[in-house]
Amino acid sequence: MEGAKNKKIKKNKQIFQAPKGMPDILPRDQVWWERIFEVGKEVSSLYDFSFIETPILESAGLFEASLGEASDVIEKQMYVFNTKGDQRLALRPEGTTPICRAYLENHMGYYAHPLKVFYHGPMLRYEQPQAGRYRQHHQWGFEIMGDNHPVYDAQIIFAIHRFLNLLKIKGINFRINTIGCRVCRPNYRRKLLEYYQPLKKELCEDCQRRLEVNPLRLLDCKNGNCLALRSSAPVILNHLCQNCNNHLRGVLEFVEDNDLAYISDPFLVRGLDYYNRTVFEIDVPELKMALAAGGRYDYLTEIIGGQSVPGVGGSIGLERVIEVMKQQQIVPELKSKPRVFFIAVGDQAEKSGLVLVENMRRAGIAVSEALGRKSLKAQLKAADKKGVPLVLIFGQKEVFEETIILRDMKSGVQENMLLSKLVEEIKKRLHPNHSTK
RNA sequence: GUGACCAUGGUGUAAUGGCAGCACAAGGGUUUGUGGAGCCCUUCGAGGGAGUUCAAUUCUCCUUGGUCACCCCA
Repeated sequence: MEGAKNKKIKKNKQIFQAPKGMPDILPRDQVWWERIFEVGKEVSSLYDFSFIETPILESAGLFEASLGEASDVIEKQMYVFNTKGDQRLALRPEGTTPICRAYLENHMGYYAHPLKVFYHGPMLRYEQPQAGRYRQHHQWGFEIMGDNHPVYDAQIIFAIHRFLNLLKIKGINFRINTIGCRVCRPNYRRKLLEYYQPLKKELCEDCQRRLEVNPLRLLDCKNGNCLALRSSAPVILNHLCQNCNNHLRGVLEFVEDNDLAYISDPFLVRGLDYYNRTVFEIDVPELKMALAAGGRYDYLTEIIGGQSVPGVGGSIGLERVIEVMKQQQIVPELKSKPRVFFIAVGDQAEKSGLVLVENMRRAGIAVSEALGRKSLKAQLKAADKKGVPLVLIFGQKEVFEETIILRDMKSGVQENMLLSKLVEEIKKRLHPNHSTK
């Protein structure tokens, strides 16, 4: 009767889905993630950055102070919730503020001058997902705190370039600007207002609003009319104080001396309130958005209630990096992939097989297998699919003789070897492939 | 927060108000201890909920997720 239908309805359990904008990172993307972590560690080591990791949760007030109450991130993009103990916490929307908090809290200024740290991990923003933008995304970042010399701005920039360069990303477009400091920015802001105020009616709706809230953002608008008006707008470079001017020149000289191509973009401004002086962005033709960005933040520690500690940093959007690599058809080699596949046939072999496998693993040899399958055929097939070049075959006869067959999958050549020499022999075979790197 | 489009096995797709078909992938077999090709077989599906209907994968609504643009951002 109604049995069939009811059963079907009961059977259809609700399946869980990942939250919006938070995709799973799957094994098929391992090559890219693995390569990114390799490169990240290499660059961090080359540039002498130390690892730091802060919690994914912070007091909501921390970000509200640092990013500015009126910023978009605070106004509508931050995940905020109350704990059972009635604390107001936020999932971190970015990585720099927590590091400044950690710097102050742990008195890190006493350990090293300047402090150079790197971090990586998820950042969370409640946004509408679209191409290259997620609610949870991962960043790799560098920060240098405790010194305001332009040589550190330059090193952040270099580290990020090296990072992208080692990943073989092409067509990098590096734009840099300064947004002045407490002394000169207010002046420029006034000049900007003086210029735009009479033109208000010609601006797009958003810019009319920006004019009230944050005139610097007018420069960011992509509306055709606003762009046209921008072309004769005052340029910040003409309104910098002496110190900011010197700083910018210093950074640019370092950049030029190291033959780094850049575009001086006087209209580059950034969305986060805490920046001063140097700001920069890196993009690539394949992506309509920034691949990496950063800047100087000399007032940030003060803003969150601590002593004044200058700093500069930048971060790289890892999902975007992978997107670009895929578009540029950059497929790194998977280094962690086993190069030996172990096959056992028959009860005896199956029993002692895992001991042999574990022995090899203990000796540092990565071993792949499909020991749950019975037939030699099925296991060889699995080895083939994995693309493993060396296969070990251990059957009844070999158990008895205390030998094992080594098969080269490419040539099909097989040879017998003594079990006692297994680890040593395999290491010898694998060694040539490793010494080339 | 605004707007547009989309949702069928693991993946890519087809047709349909009443049997959901194909390809690839996956697993097994093709005789006994040898992978890749061919052939054969098998497993697996309508995101969730409500409504219209004798009957819904198909029509309607809600929801969830995806994609894209705006806003903004890595």
